[in-house]
Amino acid sequence: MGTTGRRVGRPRAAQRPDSGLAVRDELLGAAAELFTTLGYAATTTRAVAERAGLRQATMYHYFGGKEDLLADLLESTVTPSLALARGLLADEERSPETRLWHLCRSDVELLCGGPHNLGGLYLLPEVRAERFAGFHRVRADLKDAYGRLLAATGPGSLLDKGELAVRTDLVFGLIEGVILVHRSDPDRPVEAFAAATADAALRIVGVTEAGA
Amino acid sequence: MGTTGRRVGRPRAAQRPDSGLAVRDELLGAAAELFTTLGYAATTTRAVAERAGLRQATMYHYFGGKEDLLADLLESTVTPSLALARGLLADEERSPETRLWHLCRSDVELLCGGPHNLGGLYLLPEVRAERFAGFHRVRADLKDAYGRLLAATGPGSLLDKGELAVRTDLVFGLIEGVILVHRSDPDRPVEAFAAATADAALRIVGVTEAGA
DNA sequence: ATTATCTATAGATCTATAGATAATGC
DNA sequence: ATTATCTATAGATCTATAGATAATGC
Repeated sequence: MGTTGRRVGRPRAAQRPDSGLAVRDELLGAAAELFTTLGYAATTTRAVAERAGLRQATMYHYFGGKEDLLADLLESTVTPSLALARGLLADEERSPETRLWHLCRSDVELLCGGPHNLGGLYLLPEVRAERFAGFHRVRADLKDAYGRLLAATGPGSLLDKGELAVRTDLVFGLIEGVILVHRSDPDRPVEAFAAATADAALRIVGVTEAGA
Repeated sequence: MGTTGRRVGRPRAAQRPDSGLAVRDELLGAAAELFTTLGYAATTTRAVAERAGLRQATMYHYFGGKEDLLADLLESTVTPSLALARGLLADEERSPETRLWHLCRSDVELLCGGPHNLGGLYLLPEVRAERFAGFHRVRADLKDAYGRLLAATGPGSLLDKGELAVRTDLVFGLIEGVILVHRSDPDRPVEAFAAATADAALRIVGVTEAGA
């Protein structure tokens, strides 16, 4: 019957209602919001900590530094996409066209949905650093899944290797480009837009009649 | 018969061969390279100035600060695109399909060509700031030109207003998304990729046979 | 006299660490 | 005793300004 809020450790200087989230997750959420709006370099450790209700130095109890926050966020956004893609690759029931369509739609929903504009993390220039190789590996695997599904479609099976690679890049570019569209107009209803983007992806591949 | 290099003013501390460019343009070039690789916030005024062969404080003789550099660069990248789009809108000789194709191809070449990855400037989170309203206005005009050309195409003329807006966003998103593709693979030959992207844009619009 | 540059620096950060403190748990 | 937090701060920046300097121009 412990009254909530009775926790071990020195009490916080600025008390706030308990969100129920783990402190680590509150820090990640604060970082996501600040990184996507202000940028990574412009976000201070103080801003992250205080948005999470802590003093600056306390952040170091949970993360080694700013870089760890970004690495964590990046991997957590791309990993669910890859899991879905793997599931779809293994699904022999449905046509490659249908599966590719679903992958596109889900990824758009993932990139544009959610409380903060998570996709915006992909746009940060810092993301290219070697430090985030883990993210890049997962992203490359995801792109590979796109390529396999695309090659299995009707029009895809007619393309040579080079042309297939270009179309994969274009489809993948369309999906990631959606982040920029979303950034200019964050209030657009995501669901319909995700479906329209998936339709467009299939048209890029060369599928004439798109259907779920 | 003045020997080059004999200029008014105190000599530079670090002498370098004369590039022939105006100092202002050297500063802009240095800023473009650093902003696109390191990001805006992570680029110091010292780094910009020294890459241009000057000491930090001397930059303030040419620009009011970092923001002015970015504002200048942003407008200088989008203005030529808009000029081209206006020319194509007025060109009654060629079909809307052909003109849209050319616009897409040229924009991809503009975004991905050039010495530094100029398109990368669009990805910077700082770009959204009110300070860069000039850039946003020009960009909105450019997108409007895309929308008009798209509406004039065969498939475009069959779409209702909402559907037209979505396709415009998707085509525009594909073109800007190319920046991300280019960032992952900067060595790809731009010319062929630009043409392939323009083909893909027309497929998104619904044009079945793409031709220049 | 004018100009383009320099050196020096005040003031404002920001990160990361050291070490104190105020809870609970046993 | 353990834990989560705090306060304080050293050291390292970074920006923007003040004012000196070393050329050319007249």
